[in-house]
Amino acid sequence: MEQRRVERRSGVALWRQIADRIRQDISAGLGDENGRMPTEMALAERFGVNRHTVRTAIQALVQEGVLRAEQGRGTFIQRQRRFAYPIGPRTRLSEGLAGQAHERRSHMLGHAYEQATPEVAKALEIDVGAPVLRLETLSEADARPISRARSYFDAERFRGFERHFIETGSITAAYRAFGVEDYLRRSTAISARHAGSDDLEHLQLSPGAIVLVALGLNIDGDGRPIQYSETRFSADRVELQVSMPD
Amino acid sequence: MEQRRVERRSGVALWRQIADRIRQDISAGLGDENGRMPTEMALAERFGVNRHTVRTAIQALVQEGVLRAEQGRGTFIQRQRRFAYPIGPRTRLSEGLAGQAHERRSHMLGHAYEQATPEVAKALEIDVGAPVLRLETLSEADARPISRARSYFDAERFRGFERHFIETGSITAAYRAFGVEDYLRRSTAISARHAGSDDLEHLQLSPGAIVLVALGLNIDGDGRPIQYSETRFSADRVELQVSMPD
DNA sequence: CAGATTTGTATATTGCTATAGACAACTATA
DNA sequence: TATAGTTGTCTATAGCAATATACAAATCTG
Repeated sequence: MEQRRVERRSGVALWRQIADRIRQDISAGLGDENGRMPTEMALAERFGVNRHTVRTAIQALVQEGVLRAEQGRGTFIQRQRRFAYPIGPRTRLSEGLAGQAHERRSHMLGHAYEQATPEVAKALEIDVGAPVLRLETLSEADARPISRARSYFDAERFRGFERHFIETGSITAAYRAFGVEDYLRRSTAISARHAGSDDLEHLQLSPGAIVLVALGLNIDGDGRPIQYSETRFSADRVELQVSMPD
Repeated sequence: MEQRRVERRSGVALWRQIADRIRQDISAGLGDENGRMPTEMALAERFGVNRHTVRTAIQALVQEGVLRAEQGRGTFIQRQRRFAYPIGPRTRLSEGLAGQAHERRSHMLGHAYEQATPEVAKALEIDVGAPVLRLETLSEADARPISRARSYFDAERFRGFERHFIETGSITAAYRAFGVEDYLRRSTAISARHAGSDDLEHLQLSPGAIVLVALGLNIDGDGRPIQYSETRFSADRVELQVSMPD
């Protein structure tokens, strides 16, 4: 196993690097069967730092709900593996996590009718300044926030979309109210960056965490663009699974 | 434009957060036509920090080759947009960046014959402990390192693969020497994490930078797995473009 | 219960991070 | 050439990050 050490004088505090590494290792499925972590002394030696530095990292993860420390006993893993989020022609949030999570839901944080920016207009193939509906949503699985999305719809065609979404809690169902029986994912651009303050709040991340950003375009049965969205996933809780059709 | 502010007491130094934000904005194509950045005072005000803190961030980006500071004149953008790296059934590195870069090449950092770990064995559908070839490669475009890959091949079938790769500099060409005329990308799992020390060195990143990690499996015309690889991309220089076949 | 192991708390010290103010060096321009 | 605007250097100070040492508190095991 490659033993990546922590980087000093990098602008990223050692305790944060260690916290990120531990969180990552847990997501990858490491840790013994009881969910017990190595002792603070063992971790300190492994990372080549003082015990208190490890403690600071552990405290951050306890705060986050990833670990649980018990005096005299040890430190234990509170949460487990990453969800695999499939991306393909039929990307659907609701079906995506089936079998991996017991309970999943989406809810709307807000919506607004706005004028299309050049970026949005180009994606939706409408005029710059044309009215669009912006939908801000948050998705959860097993009571853990998974993704935070901002979607744009052509307001001419989908005016009132947000009400159907609120009622049903499903994009697919809301589309049906507008006569869209089927839709496909045409393209997805994936990048990554540090979580912003909005992500920190809604995805319950701690500063310095990484988010995967997926810019996607959905099209209807006739190939017309219907939804342009930016979805941010917690990189510690989700991996994107790109599978090709046969 | 949302004005995400910097986070204090986060374990990530302000100068690093600012450097990351600026790098990110540049990658997204911001900046005026001359490539001139706002003044240090303007940036300090925008981020709500002292001018010296901005200077530290700029110095890091100058070191990285992203910015260029000229006394008395201003600070200028040295490098431009992100490469879009396509991921699809026919993912090929060599073709991927066509049209975006003038010059691109791959070279081998090293290779080794090893025993398959459970993870590798499962992917390649061989027995645990069976001999595999591990290939460490680095890809560049326009003299900038783009990706760092670790690939595994079934050594029974592809013994000597590394020599063909060295000769031709192309995976596709090396396959041909083993009678593999065509191959497909079956699946890709994408995640993100902070760059490790190996990434820092080969991808010429500064500590705290983010890498996109793509775990991919290639299959031959008969559907047999032939290559299992982990590729790490600099998140500042590359975005992964997932496009669906029609 | 006694001892070993492990997490929790306290204090002190050193170095890095961020701020503040002043001024030098360089460039462009009126 | 004088002035304004911009980056570069210097010094000083306060707070956070990391280390070091010691000991308390809780748990487990013989």
